[in-house]
Amino acid sequence: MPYRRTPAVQARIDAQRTAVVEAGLGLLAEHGYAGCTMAAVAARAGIATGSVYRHFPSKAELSVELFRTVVGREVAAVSEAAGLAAHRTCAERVVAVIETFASRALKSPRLAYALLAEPVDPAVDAERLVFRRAFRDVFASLIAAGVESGELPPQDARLTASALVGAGAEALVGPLTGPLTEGSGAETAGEAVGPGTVPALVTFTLRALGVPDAHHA
Amino acid sequence: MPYRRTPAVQARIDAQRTAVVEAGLGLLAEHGYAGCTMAAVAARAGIATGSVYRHFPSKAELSVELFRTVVGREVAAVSEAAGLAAHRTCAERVVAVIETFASRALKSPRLAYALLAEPVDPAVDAERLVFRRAFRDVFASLIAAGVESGELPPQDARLTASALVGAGAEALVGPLTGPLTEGSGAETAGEAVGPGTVPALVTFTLRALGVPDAHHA
DNA sequence: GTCTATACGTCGATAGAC
DNA sequence: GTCTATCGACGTATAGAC
Repeated sequence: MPYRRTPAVQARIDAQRTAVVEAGLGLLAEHGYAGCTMAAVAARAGIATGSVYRHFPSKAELSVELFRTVVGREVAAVSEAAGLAAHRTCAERVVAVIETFASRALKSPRLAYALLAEPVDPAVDAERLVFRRAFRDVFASLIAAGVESGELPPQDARLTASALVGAGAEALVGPLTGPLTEGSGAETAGEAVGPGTVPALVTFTLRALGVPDAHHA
Repeated sequence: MPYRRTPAVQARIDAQRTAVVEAGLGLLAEHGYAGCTMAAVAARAGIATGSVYRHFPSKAELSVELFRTVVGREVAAVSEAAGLAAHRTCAERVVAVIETFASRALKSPRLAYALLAEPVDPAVDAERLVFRRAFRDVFASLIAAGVESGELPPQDARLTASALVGAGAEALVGPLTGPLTEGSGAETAGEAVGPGTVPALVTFTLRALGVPDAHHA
């Protein structure tokens, strides 16, 4: 008779895995990947260090899972923002995406820096490339629609989209790297970090898109 | 009498170190960091694998040295381009930098991808951040001058500069990742990869800067 | 699940400089 | 004779194939 995992045991294992991920997410938000040592994650999850390897074969895989989880939330938030602005112009939908992305990043600076630029592991780097392509495609379809309708001047939608993704990410890294004051309460005060960053980025975006009246400074 | 390294021996050691770096640069340009295994570098340099560790304590340190060497060349090329355009408008100087950077990247796609985006090692990632800040500062001073003189509309020069750095890098990653055809001869044919990429990027840049007449498409 | 291949980093041995 | 630079094979870890 082979060993069979009972539902109760399986549930406990699943709960433990969830606890590991939750612990990792918490540490990631507070101290970035630098704080996500296997020992720290295990301690916060209330298990032994070695037990983490029951769920993830390596630190790199855990890092990737945390990355995908958090960035998945951001994709959802951004998609929702684009959806809510569906009745507006293409440029305004792009702006809605940028504003949502940037303001959320600035509210969680340490987390945003970890996702955008913190040197971590080649596996996470590879995942960054994947998600950047995804964001690019979102922008590209919006821009292509704008060009199609004549709202935006003719342009290579993919290239503009790529450039906007890179611009948004890089523009945020600056304000994010300066104040790595983790307990500054910026997460709850809203917009305490880099005042004026979002409007400036919006202006940049509108101009780059070639919107005729870019008077949003 | 303690052992003293004679000049002849020292010269031989220095030459060997140079050979290692040269071998690494060649492999980097042909196959990216993926081709820069310690064994391959040693073989091309004509020494034993273990001897590489006489000059570099780890692969990461060698990777960083290669990165700094190549990017240093790019910084020099870009600086020269900015200098040659010193008599022109600020926007044109920014464009000169972008054009130089982008066209050089497109002529050596594999190398450019390795420097810009290839997942490698956290140490190289950290170096990327350093050099991006350097490029940002170059743009920032040009833009600040343009705003000062009234050539460009009022804006946060640092933020625009960061955004342009990110935009340029990200816009190139796309065209670079597709054709990783290394022996395609694109290095000598000039501009065989991503036709139209540079003009499109220039248009994007001019619009983003807020140049009044951005009719350069 | 096993087995092979690849690659980093180390080590004892050797040849040669001092 | 002593110390050192170099070699190349080995240990270990990991990823992929079968």
